[in-house]
Amino acid sequence: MLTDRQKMILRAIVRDYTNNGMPVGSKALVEQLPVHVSSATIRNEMAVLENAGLIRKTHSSSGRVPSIQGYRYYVDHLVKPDVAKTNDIDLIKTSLGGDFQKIDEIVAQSAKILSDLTSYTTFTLKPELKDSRLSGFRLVPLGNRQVMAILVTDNGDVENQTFSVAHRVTSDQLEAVVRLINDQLVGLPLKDVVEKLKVQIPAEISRYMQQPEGFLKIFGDVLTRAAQERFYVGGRMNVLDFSEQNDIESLRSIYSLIDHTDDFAEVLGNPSNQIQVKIGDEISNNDLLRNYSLITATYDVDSHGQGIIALLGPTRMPYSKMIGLVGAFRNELARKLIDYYRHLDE
Amino acid sequence: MLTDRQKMILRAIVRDYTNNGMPVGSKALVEQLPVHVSSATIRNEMAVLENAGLIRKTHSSSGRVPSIQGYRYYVDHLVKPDVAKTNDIDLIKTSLGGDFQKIDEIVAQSAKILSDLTSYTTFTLKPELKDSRLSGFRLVPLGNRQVMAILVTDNGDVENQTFSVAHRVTSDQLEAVVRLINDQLVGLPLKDVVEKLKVQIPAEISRYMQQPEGFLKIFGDVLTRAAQERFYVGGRMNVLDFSEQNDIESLRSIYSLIDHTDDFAEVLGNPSNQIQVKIGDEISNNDLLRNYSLITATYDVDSHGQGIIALLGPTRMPYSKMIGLVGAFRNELARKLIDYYRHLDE
DNA sequence: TTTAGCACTCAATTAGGTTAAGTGCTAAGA
DNA sequence: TCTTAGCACTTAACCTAATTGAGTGCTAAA
Repeated sequence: MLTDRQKMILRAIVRDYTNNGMPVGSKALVEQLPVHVSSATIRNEMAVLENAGLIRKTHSSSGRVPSIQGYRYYVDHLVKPDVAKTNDIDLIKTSLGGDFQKIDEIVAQSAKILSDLTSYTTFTLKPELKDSRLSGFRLVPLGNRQVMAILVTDNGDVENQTFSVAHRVTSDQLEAVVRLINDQLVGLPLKDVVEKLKVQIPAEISRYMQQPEGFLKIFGDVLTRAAQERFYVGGRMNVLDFSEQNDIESLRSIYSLIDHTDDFAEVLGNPSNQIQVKIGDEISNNDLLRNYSLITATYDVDSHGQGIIALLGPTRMPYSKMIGLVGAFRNELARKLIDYYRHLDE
Repeated sequence: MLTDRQKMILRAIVRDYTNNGMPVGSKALVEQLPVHVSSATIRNEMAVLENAGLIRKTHSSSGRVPSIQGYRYYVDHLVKPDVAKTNDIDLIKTSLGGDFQKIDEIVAQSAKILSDLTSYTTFTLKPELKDSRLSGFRLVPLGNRQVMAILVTDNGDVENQTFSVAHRVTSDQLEAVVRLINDQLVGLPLKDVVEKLKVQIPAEISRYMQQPEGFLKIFGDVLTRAAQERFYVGGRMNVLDFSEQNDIESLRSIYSLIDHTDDFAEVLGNPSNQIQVKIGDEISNNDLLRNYSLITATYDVDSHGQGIIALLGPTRMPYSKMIGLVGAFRNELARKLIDYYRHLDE
């Protein structure tokens, strides 16, 4: 258990280090702390904090930097989220104020805004789709032999894909297929649709088509895409600024992690509480992200589920500011989306 | 005018330097050249080449590296494109052999393959669309108030966008609009469509709709997107490997150049001959790309126009190998696309 | 025209010395 | 028991000088 003074010192060390990036010494602390003690006293306290594993030295006679556990303690017990600047809130409001045609546009734009605001790399997921249901399916002949398949969910999400059909397929056949799917599958959760697609449907569809495999594959693809959790990335290149740039190889790995959708969707995970901070190897068990922190926040869109926004920066980020920003952003985004759905449903 | 021996030396310097990245000295040259002269003789010849501006020293007593002009001379007069390895050709054939649903998929995949093959960053443009014509337009109601607009060109390109319409718009009205557009605009080159969209159409459309502005904007957006030259990028992150990595700031600029579609489409330009090499500031007049070279190649898809593939690497790239690869790739891609169109048209 | 020989240049590395920031410890004071 | 002044010690960072090695240009002779 730390004394109040020790907490104050730890807080000061984290603050100073996240601002200046240089190990913090006892003298510097004496000057910025409101207590009147000597540097020797601070040194004694620092020794205690070091024994507790909360701070460490970079070499035997250096100042101290927070350890992972130190950041952890700071974030869990000491940090006070900043109230976002009205400037920033205005910027968020303006950027989200535009006239969007799709949820995806809003969510993608969100990643961009948040990365501009923070100078870090950001991720956004739209409200989760796991329980969304199929609400419509269309096949639109485009001339030649091209057909567009369109799938709509009750969340307002739209997925589409064009494909070519065999010459002999008539538009009557296409309509029959559409009717079949709409009759049998609309209203079902997407995962049930995936299930039925494997057994029941192929049999029925073959009444109307000789070789339904190609078509079923397309439908499956669109379905998979609609059911897949995808996230948008903002400020990709910001990693360049805050990574310890010496190591090109690890930069590459980080990018490949980010771009390999499934893996990183896992990392973003399903945060339980509203704003959560993962530090260093808490993010994922490989130590690629040892010097990074991830702030994750959920946002609620009433009956339309819960989305995620996240922010990847260096472990030595100004947590209070960033947590404040993420919090403010989350609120604005939720408001915007609730508004969007309201307009759509009315 | 260079003597044969001077040409041989220049070629050897470029080859050695592009392979090893270190300035080439007279002794090293003596060892690898098939002529039996002393290093002093080579030095004399090197002095001639230096006076001609074809090679330069990095400091007063260093070996030589090719100058921009040296590379230029090498590429124009000395390089012999390698015959691509059968390995690589097989890889290209396999990767392009899949079952693609859209041209865009093929062209995007091409960028990826070529970047894997070369370890550089690559760009691909599909056969140019400037003269393509509108061949169809659809509006598909998706339920709620969402509608998908679909535009098809006679090149087989499909663009689509979903948008929301005002409550009171009926499907009769939508159909009237679709009929109007198909009657009036199908068969026209896209740029004429853009033109008519500004004057004639708004008047006519207002017979069916009270406030056509929103709708016209959507149609305009889709149209613009269909008419826009977009390119695909492969191996973005490869820049990390071959840029002189010290300079994060210039890395950022390069990425922002690449991602800012219009600017870079300009850079890719309209190469006149089939394979063209731009070196250093020949690429663009800012000196961001001073240490880069761009190999551009066109590919012909018969009546469906001409596309571009390009490859961005360091000035000190192995030109003979890369030119060979680009040439081979261009042929395979052209073949694939001709095949694709043939299937579509038949 | 070619070549051996030689003085010269410069980047890269190594070694040694200095400085400044910071620590831990001790012993004395409150 | 807590705090503090004082001091010896450690280390990274910086600077300087010396050494090495690859390579050059030039000269004079073959």
